[in-house]
Amino acid sequence: MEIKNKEITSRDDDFAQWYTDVCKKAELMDYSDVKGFIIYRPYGYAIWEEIQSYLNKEFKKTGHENVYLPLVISSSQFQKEKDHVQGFAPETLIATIGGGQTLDDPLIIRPTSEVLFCNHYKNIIHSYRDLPKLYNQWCSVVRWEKTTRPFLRGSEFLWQEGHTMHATEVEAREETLKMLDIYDRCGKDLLAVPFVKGRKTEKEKFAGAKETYSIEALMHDGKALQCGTSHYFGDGFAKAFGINYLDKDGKIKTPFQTSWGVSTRLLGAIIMVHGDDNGLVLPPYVAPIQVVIVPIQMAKEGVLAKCREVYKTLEDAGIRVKLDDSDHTPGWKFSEYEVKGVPLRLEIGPKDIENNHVMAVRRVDRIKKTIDFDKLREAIPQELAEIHNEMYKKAMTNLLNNITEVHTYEELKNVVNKGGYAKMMWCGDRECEDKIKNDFNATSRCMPFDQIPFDDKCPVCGKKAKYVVYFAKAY
RNA sequence: CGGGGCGUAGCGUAGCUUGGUAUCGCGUCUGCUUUGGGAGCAGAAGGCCGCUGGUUCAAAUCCAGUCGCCCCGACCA
Repeated sequence: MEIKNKEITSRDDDFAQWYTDVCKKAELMDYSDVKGFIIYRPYGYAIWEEIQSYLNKEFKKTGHENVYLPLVISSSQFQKEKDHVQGFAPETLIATIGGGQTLDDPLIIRPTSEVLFCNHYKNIIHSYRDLPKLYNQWCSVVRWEKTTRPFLRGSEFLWQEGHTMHATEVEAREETLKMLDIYDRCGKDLLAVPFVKGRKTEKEKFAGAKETYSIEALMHDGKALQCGTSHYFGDGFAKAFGINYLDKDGKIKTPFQTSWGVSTRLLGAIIMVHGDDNGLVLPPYVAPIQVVIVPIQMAKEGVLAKCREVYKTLEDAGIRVKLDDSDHTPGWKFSEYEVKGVPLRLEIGPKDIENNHVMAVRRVDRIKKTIDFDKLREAIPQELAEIHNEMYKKAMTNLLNNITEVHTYEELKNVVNKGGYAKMMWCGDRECEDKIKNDFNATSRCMPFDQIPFDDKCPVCGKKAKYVVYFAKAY
């Protein structure tokens, strides 16, 4: 029996509308009265809080400290690093009036905080003893985007940005890759989202960075989504901002810098990787509600009492559980929690109580099974683990099935137009990237760490190929 | 910035061509019956028809302007 939610547009009919429907119907967000600035509703914000909680643990384990820097940058400071300014200036929001007076030095609402961190680091780094500095901040940033979509591209979005300073280049490079790896693991262990990872091309790297690395996911419609980045800055910013320290050998030196971030865009990835025509499908470890208990024939003697007992058992086992004892009908609740993507639903009615078990239904595939009451404490965490693995496997299969090696320009065209990653040998020239962008609206996503050549010429220009690179249409 | 679409009750909408008491569904409230896939019946409340101006005896409807949102492009960390 196929049960289909009629309030959500089918993914195959209109993927963009499906996405918007899910964002709204699952109560993740709402639009505000200013374009591009969304309201993160409690259910959506709770997912972000789970991500924060996971990452904060990882950041702290690796020696990072959380800080908070100001919302605004003076425009004179903002001008200091040339590439950086050129990259961000077109999309800054600038405050020009304060207290009714025109400001002499207008204030830029941070689009990212490199400048603020550099100015601060200049003040607090003087000696080799002050290094490394491993700071992270959770905040929102503003970038004046022309096209906006919930979670994927907003004028304001929430993120974390790590900014670190190191005595040596080697240490800074290690940091860059270490943080990329943490993001990769976050995808695997928390979000059940697999990535391709690697280094960005010159064209696609961050404004002011020496090297940018990224993790890239594949959405259900075949488009790529950049989910996190980690940048190695070298000493460029440090020199521009005059950050230096006195080393053990008595010489004045310039430190090496990194920055790295993930944003609420990850919510978009979760939605578009796992969601289906009945709504959101949340991976268990990031789900604000992991298990929902739906009582059947609530008015019947003993039903609610049993539900509460099960609730208590699961709560004690550390599971995020909700008992919905509202007076909606069970059918309504089934739909509601499916739209919201709750990984596991437990149905408890008179028949179950008689048989001493609950009926458990998985969101991801609607597979039903009964679980004895006295086995719940062990069985539910195990079930959640299985769901997580199942979802990761499914997403991984989809990713691998949609990476295609291409040898000719025609093949490249077919792959990126169909959706998915075209794995290609590339000469390294900017012109070839521009041509692909111009012809197919696809961009280079990243160059994987495993550079195993499979052809010797670039399919765009025919010149000698130097790099393995992924191309795809991207959000 | 270009193309398209849309602003009517908390939400979703009909009505607009051809001006004349504002339609329907969901939700909300009350009561009873229900409850294993978005319950049924009966009753009730709820409207500056985005905003401003114009035409008219009369505007949700026609005209002009304006504000905003969504989608698709272009642009873009």
